[in-house]
Amino acid sequence: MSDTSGEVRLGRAFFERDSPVVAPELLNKVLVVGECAGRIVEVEAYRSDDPASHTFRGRTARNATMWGHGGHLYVYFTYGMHFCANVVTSIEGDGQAVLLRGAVPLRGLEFMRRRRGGRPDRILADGPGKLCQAFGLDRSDDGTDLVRDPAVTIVDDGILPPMAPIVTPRIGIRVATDVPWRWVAPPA
DNA sequence: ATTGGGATCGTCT
DNA sequence: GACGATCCCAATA
Repeated sequence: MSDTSGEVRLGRAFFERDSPVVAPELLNKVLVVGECAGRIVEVEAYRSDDPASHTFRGRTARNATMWGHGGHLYVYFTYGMHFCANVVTSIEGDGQAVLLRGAVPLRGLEFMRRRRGGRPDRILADGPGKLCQAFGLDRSDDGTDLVRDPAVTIVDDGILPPMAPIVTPRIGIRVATDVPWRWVAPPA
């Protein structure tokens, strides 16, 4: 599956692995939502044996998508005002996902700027809540199939994941803070 | 450059 | 009824 721009959509098999394996592989891939596209530069892994994960305490209406099959988008609402987007990995019933924490805008900058209130380009999508606001993602996008839906997908444009990603503990959690499951692409 | 507080509501206890 | 896988602005240095 390719198009004239040389971008190749990620197939199902890409997502059918454990989240700490998929997460660093997602760095430098391109998130595409309608007219907007951005290079993924920051991610975190979560899974059900992990106290910081939404799936740690079992299945609920909110986290149902995260319990599903890899390659779908899990979008949740938090802090009364933010959405966060995750890529579900592994297989049905496993409860694993990769949180998309940051992207560098590539296309559709006009849409992103408008949704982000005209803030400077460098802070359009440099955080999980900001990323969702910039790309216009909300709960209505929860469950989207990234492999089959052309409007919301992830593509490989030939840029490899960073050879030496920055690895750190995850951000904004209060438990399992010792696990180094956050990956960041070094600044260009 | 860094820090601290307020906003705001769906979800689970 | 409490609290978040957060963000933004104001204040300080």
